[in-house]
Amino acid sequence: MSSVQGGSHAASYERPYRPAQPEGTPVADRRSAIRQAALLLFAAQGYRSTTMADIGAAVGIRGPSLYKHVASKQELLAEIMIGTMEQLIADNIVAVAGADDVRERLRRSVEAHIRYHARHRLEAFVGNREIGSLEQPDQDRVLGRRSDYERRFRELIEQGAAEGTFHVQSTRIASYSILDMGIGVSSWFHEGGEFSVDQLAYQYGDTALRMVGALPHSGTRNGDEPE
Amino acid sequence: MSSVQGGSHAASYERPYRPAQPEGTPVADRRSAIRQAALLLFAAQGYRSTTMADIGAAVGIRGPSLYKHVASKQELLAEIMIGTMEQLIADNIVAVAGADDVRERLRRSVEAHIRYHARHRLEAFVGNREIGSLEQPDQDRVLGRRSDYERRFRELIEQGAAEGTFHVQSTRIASYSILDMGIGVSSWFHEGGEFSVDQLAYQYGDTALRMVGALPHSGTRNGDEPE
DNA sequence: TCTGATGGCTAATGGTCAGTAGCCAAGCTC
DNA sequence: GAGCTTGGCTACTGACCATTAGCCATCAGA
Repeated sequence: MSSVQGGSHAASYERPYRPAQPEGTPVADRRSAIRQAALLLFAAQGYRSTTMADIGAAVGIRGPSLYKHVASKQELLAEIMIGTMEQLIADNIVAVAGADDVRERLRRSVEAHIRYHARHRLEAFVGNREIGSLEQPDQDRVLGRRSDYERRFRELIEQGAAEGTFHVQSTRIASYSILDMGIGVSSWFHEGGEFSVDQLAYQYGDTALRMVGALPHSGTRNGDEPE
Repeated sequence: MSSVQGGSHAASYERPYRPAQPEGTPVADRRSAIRQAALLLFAAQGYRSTTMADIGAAVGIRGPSLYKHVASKQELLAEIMIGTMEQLIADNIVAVAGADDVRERLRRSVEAHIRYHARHRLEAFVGNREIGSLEQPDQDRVLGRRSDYERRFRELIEQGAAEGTFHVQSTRIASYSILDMGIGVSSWFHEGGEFSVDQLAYQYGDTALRMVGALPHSGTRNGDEPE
């Protein structure tokens, strides 16, 4: 066994070479595995503190090999952040579409917001913390979506206030407060804890309605079942 | 003008040397100026992306000169983060001390919370975003204070719930929601905007009471004056 | 069986950065 | 005015890191 696999340029030790197509790794999954690993690491260590070598190690390859699948580290971040905002807005559109009543529309919007932040807590967490790590023009794009998203909530609250259904001093503060609660969820929620995603969504929906003065009073005596 | 100030090791160009004690810079302020510059930069660019040279430039000196005033970059971060938690807890103790009624105690706690996050928004912002950049054992210390702080709110809400004054499904979710709203404030508030700090504090105090079901109904008809 | 594409690898490149070493001027104290 | 202290400075060190260059094994298809 004298033939060294590394070729002429390599040192004379046995290189731990892995074949291009190892056992349990379907080729199409590689890219999404990398994305998932990046997400986990960005969330745990921050974008700047995560190295390409870290991401590579998480999927069983070396840092430079990642470039066979991905253009840059920045691209991984951009994908996560833009995807997050797109999904939030898409979910919101669906949520609102199902109801005419402002109260119900706000409830559903909040539930969708919470659901996303609980189910995709890492995306949401990274999406919030790493805005500054995103280069232009993507940063502006994400900030634009974010402000669109906030406007959707604000306009709902304005509408409710105009109708006399909601009672708030500032629609902007109300929308910020509601959204910020959701953002908070992404920093502490974990599956298998005290509450299910559905319970959480329902409770926050309730809380939001209280905040805008749309629940008659101490309300919320209907246990915990959602919908 | 042939005498080069840089000494024998230096190159032969005119060095822009500043005297040890320049005009308008009282010596005692140097350290706090550095701290302030670090705070600004950490908030704007993040801890990892801020270099010692950046901080130096912000106070008119070179990066390495900072080490005459500060032990390390990490020390600057630790000071900010520990100081923030200490202050929040101290403010909370004072706020609660002034009242017996749970309702009033919660209101004052929330107002203090909001006031801090508005007045010291950079500290609060950095304090939240950079926990992961803080090395041990400081990180655990800060997390410990944070959890003490949360407990203070939660116990207040538990007490109110036991008395029948508050009505919530989960005291933990209620405390998290309230605190998260404040954290949000530190990310968007700016002096000179639509609301003063006092107005903000008052409105959030109101909102928090609504959230725990302690305001009879649509409430809040008393304009905007605090206290 | 050849050949191109794919996806690994190591080595190198170019850059950045925290922190250290050592020099020096100004000012204070004795 | 000698000498110490303070707080600047430049140069350097050691490390780290994203990305590129270029090599090669495997595999699919002709």
